[in-house]
Amino acid sequence: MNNLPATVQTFVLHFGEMGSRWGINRTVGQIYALLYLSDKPLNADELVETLRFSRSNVASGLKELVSMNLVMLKHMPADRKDYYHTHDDVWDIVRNLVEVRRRREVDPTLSMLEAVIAEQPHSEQEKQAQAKMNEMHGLIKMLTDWHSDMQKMETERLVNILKMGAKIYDLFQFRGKLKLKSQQMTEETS
Amino acid sequence: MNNLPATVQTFVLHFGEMGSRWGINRTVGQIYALLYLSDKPLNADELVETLRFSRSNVASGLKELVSMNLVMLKHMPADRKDYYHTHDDVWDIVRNLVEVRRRREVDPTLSMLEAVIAEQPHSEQEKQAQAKMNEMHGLIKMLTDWHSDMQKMETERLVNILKMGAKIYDLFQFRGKLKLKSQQMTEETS
DNA sequence: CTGGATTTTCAGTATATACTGAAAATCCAA
DNA sequence: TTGGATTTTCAGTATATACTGAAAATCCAG
Repeated sequence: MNNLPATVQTFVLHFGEMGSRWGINRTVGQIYALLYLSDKPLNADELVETLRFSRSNVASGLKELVSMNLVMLKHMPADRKDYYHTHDDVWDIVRNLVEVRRRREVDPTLSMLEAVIAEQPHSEQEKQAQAKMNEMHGLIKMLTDWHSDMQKMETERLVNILKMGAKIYDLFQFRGKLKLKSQQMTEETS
Repeated sequence: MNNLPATVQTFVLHFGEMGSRWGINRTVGQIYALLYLSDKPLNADELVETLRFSRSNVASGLKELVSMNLVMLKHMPADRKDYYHTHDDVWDIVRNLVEVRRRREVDPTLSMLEAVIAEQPHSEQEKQAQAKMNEMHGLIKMLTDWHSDMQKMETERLVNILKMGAKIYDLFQFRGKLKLKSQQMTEETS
């Protein structure tokens, strides 16, 4: 760790801390950060060397990162070691991050909500609770549908949309026309 | 807990589990879930009663939720107890959620990146690491700027935009014109 | 096959976090 | 003020999770 440039060290430590707020632990965060900054793939021993974790800790961290598709395995010619590297494009990284978390957290929640909403209520209280669950379901569904749409888009278009932000509406003065369109869509989806 | 309708119970337990993936712990998740579903504000004792946590655990959970602005305090006439309730509108909930997490996680990361990018590199390796940090910074900045824009919007417009998704572009055929606009914006912001 | 290089597994231990109960502090009606 | 109702604090304990080292499994060049 001391052998690293100061800036790199700061970055790696920061991601360690941040990781812990995300169900991803310190070790995993640091490994990822280091791989992200590295210009070449690193092997487990190099990670052990620089981060000073136990070999097995690094191994399981890498395993988790690979399972999240945040880190990929690569073999180097004339070397039996496994080398690891991240996606080069930052956009691919966020796409994956969002995708993984969606699968692990959002989708199960949606199923749970659907199951629970379908249930026959046994009391007034339950009925009104179900209404709230339904409301939440609608919102999450809307967000995930939107996300699916965005996920499909190539980076350049996505960036353009994001850059425009709220101006998307202001740019065009067809407020009424837009309203109409979006209402049609509401009817389709609900 | 057993006194709760089955659907409510499922929901509460699910949010307990999910909470733990979010830096929010099981207790806090369950408290929040219960308050969300309840049609009336609840006091700490009622929460202790239904969830079977210790009084102090509930207290600190509530404190955390209040600090996250996810739960609000309310007083009932002729009752000295503190009553707690969530926002009624689900959109307010997500707005707050995103806002809080942004303040706690994203903004500090941005500052860290800015500090570290500004540093004079001491090696080729460090220089190229800084380039990657810069790339990440650009992306996060873009997303947070977009978020600021969306945050300002009233719910109805936001919903319309989300509902339209990728169709925003397809609706209008002025691809060239749009491209132009967004390039101007790039120049402004970078 | 064999043996060295490498990764993976796993039981045990350490560390961090959640949770508790009891005691202290606060708050307000009388 | 005082005292009961209520909330908050905090030291100690339990629980969950991270981490380790050593041993087992895998892998492949010779």
